[in-house]
Amino acid sequence: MHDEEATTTTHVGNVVIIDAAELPNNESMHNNTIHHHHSVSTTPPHDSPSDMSEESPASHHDQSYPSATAEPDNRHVEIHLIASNPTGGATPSGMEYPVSQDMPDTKEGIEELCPVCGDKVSGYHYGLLTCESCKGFFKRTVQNKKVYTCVAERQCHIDKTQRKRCPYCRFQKCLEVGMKLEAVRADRMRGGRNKFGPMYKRDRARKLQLLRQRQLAAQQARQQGLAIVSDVVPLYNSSSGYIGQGVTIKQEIQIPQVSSLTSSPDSSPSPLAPLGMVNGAGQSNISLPDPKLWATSSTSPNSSSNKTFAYDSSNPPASNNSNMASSQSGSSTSQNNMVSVVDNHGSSGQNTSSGSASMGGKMPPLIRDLLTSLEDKEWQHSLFSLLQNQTYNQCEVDLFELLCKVLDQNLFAQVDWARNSIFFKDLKVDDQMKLLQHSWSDMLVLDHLHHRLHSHLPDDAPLPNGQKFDLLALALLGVPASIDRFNEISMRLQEIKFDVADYICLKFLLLLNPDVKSLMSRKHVQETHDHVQQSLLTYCINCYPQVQEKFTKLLTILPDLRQVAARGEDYLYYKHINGGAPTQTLLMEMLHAKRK
DNA sequence: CCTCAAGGCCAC
DNA sequence: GTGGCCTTGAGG
Repeated sequence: MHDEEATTTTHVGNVVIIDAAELPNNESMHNNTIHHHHSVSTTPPHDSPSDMSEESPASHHDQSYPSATAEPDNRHVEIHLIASNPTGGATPSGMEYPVSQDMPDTKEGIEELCPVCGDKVSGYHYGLLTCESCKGFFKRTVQNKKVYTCVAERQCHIDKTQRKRCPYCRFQKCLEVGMKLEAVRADRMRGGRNKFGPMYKRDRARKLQLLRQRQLAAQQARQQGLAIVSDVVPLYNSSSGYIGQGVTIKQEIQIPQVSSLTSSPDSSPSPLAPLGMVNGAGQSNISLPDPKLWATSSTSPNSSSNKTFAYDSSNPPASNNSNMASSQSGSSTSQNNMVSVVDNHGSSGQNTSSGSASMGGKMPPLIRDLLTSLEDKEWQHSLFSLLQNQTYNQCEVDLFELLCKVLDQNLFAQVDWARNSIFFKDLKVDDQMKLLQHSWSDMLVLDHLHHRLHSHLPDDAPLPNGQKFDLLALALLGVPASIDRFNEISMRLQEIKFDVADYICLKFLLLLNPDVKSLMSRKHVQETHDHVQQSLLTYCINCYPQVQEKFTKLLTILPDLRQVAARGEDYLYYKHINGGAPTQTLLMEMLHAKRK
């Protein structure tokens, strides 16, 4: 019996994959560890004269295995949104599709394009639906321990016609879309089934279900003489075929590199931010996020020029072409909320009292300043982009892992926000780190409270692959038991008419905590903290005279909020220690830093 | 039995 | 090296 299940160590070229198996669902998670060995293995020498009978005279050659970190870094995830034709055609009137049956219609609905090159899919191969050629390519690469290199920028576009040009990028993309190294058998045994079988089956079932929903919807639409609903549907909701044919969304998802990893020679070049990270090298006592990462994450809010570690990436103009995403993410609500608040005190006296009280023009100037740092739109947009990207074309993803990724992104955005925000940005980097380490989780919870109360988030986000992601889990940092406390806080906030100004003040209060140990500019932090607090008080009194004790109540919420956050941190840390959470993330780095 | 994903084969 | 087609064999 060859053991697929027990796959523990596989050698792939200069890379050893240890127990990369990670079954989706509840099965215990193994750590996807990939060690890079820098031995030169079966690397073909340079330039074989007879090349791949294709253009590209200087074709690409071998040398370094794509950095197949478990958390792909520097990834360009490409999403091909296929117009699944809701062809008015033959929807069998019945609703029951026996899962096993091969209705032609069914087949068609499932039909997809290869996530690597866009060619026709021939079945499940190494973890997901791919075409025959990418299957073969992946197999050859892994079996023969091929090591390629890219002569360009490691971001060659891979499609059906160009897939032969750059094997490096092709293989990279194979990994990106989720092809599984461990599905290639070390012993080369033929036939049989492997552990992915059940996953394929579930995936089929889900796809069928989605298809059925889609057909049903199309049918209803037809009956009601409506146009196809496509553009009303949230971007991540794949249950409706949508988005024009061949539309390609290209989005960078870049998982931050972390200090401990910088050894990897081919980790992205990182143009250090203007702030000479002097203390970076000399950082002694605690393990802090990589200064490089720290620095680049904030070079400037919108300038995540492709090469940096910029993690979020989803938002800025730099993020190429996510036009449709931005046009659809229903995030305008929250944005408007904020704008209306600010506007009330600007000039365009448009008095939309969207939840926030009609504050008779008495908002302290400080709060007005603070409000300018809000980025709600980006928040939602990047959340949904990430969810979409992480699950598109995946049979099944581990939802906890996804939770960590989202939190990680939130955290990154958080750091970015802080590093660009008033007061904080003027602090010494050292102090910044200390403050953030102390408050990040509190602020995350607060953010989620704010978003829940002011942006009407749904509880669940349907993922492209049919799974559901529990958005509330984000707010609870993964701890279901915190739900009661969270709801209670939420209610209390609603009662006192918690608005965006309150939110931003609380956030700064959490961030600028003068009690954090050994701050160099403790006094300054203290003063600023008090200033914000004072402004909040003034604001409450001026703008919410009808809300009894608003200010006090706001402040008394903080300890409870901190408790939820602390619980979350403990939980995440525990999961992490037990190998249940993705490693090498800013999130985990922060968790560690605090506990040292 | 059949299915279908894994490996193998070989003309190109 | 590529990729279309073939063979294999556990699981249903």
